[in-house]
Amino acid sequence: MNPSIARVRIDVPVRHLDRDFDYLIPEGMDVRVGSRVRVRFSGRLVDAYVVDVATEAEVERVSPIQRCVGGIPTLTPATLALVQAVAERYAGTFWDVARTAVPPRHATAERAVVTAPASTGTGTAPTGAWPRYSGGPELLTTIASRTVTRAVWSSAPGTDFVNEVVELVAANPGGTLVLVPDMRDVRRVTASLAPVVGAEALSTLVNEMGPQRRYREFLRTLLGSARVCVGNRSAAFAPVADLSLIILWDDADDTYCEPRAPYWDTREVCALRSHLADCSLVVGGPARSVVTQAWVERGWATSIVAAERSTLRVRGLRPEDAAGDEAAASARIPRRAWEAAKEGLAHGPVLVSVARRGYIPALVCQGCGTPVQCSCGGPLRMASSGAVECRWCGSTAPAGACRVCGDTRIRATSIGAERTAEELGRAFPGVPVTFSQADHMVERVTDRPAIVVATAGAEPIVDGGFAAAVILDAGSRSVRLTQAEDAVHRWFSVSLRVRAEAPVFVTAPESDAGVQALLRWDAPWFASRELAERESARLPPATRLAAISGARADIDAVVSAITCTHIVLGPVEVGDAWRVIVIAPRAEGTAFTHQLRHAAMTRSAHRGAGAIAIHVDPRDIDE
DNA sequence: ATGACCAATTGA
DNA sequence: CAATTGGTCATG
Repeated sequence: MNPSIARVRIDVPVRHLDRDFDYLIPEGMDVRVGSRVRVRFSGRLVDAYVVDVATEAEVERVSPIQRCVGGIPTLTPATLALVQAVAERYAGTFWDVARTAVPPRHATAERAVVTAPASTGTGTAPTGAWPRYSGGPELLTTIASRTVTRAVWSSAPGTDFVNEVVELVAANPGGTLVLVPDMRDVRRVTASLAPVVGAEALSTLVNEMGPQRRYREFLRTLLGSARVCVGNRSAAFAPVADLSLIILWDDADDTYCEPRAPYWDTREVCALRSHLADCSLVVGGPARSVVTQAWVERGWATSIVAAERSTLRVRGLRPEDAAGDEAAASARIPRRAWEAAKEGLAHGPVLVSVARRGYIPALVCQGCGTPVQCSCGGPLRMASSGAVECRWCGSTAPAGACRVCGDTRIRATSIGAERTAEELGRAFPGVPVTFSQADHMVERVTDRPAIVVATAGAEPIVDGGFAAAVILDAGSRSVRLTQAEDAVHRWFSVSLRVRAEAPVFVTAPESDAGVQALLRWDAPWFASRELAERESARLPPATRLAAISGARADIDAVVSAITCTHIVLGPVEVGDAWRVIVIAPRAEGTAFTHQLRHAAMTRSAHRGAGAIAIHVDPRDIDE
């Protein structure tokens, strides 16, 4: 007998209705798991997805499905499982995840795609990128044999990730998903892949697309006419047919964090998907993120690094540099940095990397300039009264001696990147100065001498590479959870854009572990040290952390329902709401997020309960 | 959320 | 005693 009951999830903005409801499938209506439907719920018409079918309803009275939207079930069983896993992992709702996993239907696009013939196209496979890595050729063999593997790679000096990606895609016999941070990378990867796999076999899924094009590309992916999908953040859910490999480039990039609830992270979505779909996952980056290093150290992924040494002439601040150079000790540019820039300008463009625009307020140690932290690991703020307070736990008597130099004095400072860069530009009259930043990115520059000032992640590309790089604000640390990791990530990203044997000047002490990592071109070593620090500070990825904000009564109700091992920091007042941070051991992570989700559902059913926001494992705890 | 429903509260 | 308000409950 045909199933006549559909179990659906409805799109309503209340947490406690995030459960199955049974509806009758009317005679002749083609409704399957994954179908998008319209149902009457509590008197009104709402959107829903069919998540299961059955022959018998769980309740006596079931109302019929009103309408089936579109001819094709768009939420495939694999994506459905992923959506549910992500909702569970981030203590979020099914629909908050499903909304980004499946783009809105577009009838015109549907008609065009369903009638178009499928195509196959294969060109010649390129070679040469992976032999530069130890374990590289073996990775290609593993991928080619369709053996499931998880690997993380740190770029070899002077390489362009596009080549590594193209070779992996060419080697993979099944469907491939390629995720990159931004549109520029999507264009570059697509342009290089088109001659290899054929333009017809490629689909592009990016957030910035219009509804029609986006739905068309989604359907081409779903129906298997495109066997390779290239996209950014939310393409992590793309229903690639016969998926056997996910490639994630530059997982440390912040654009991989979904800005809307439940604030999932593409890197984590990929890990879940690789597990659920039993497909390979290869994550690459200029350096090594602490999270992927944790994967390696846990034995879940293998580490792939450069087989060769870097020939870059990396130079940091040395104690002797300060002598006779007052600028080195202040916020201005040290003499050695000018020299590196000058040397580079004789041969080509010079990349000047700045942390970010504007001025960043921070509290630092008076002795050595290291940002001060609370004993709980949180950032400190100075109130207008001059009192120092922790932004995480609210403690007003934090700090103690600086963990670097032992000094107990604190000073407030601000970091001005832009002015320093302009100063550098003025110092070389007649040399053109270009600015590149995230919202106004310069994609490519010529190889003529120029000063190119770029913020993190917005470094332009030059054929042949930059003739030198100067990394400013390297010593300045933000209050971010991942500050040290971010800084080193920027140094490696910049260094990747520089020609062999060219000078790279970093405005951080050469004794600094990050500079040592850059000198030795050993990002995993640095990530491993950072991971050890996170472990002792009980921070992710060593633990599972949830930042919960809302009204105090709502927060209290949710936090008091947690029964697994946990610690609570706060609450602290953030704007007109309150926030607590709850940390649980990683081993109890599943129970922790499950309890959080359950508690939030229960609370939401109460009269007078307000909305609460739950951020699980945020990359940063914002103000 | 939103409407249904029951109960305690208030007004003529 | 009816109208009003406030809280609980279910929504298929």
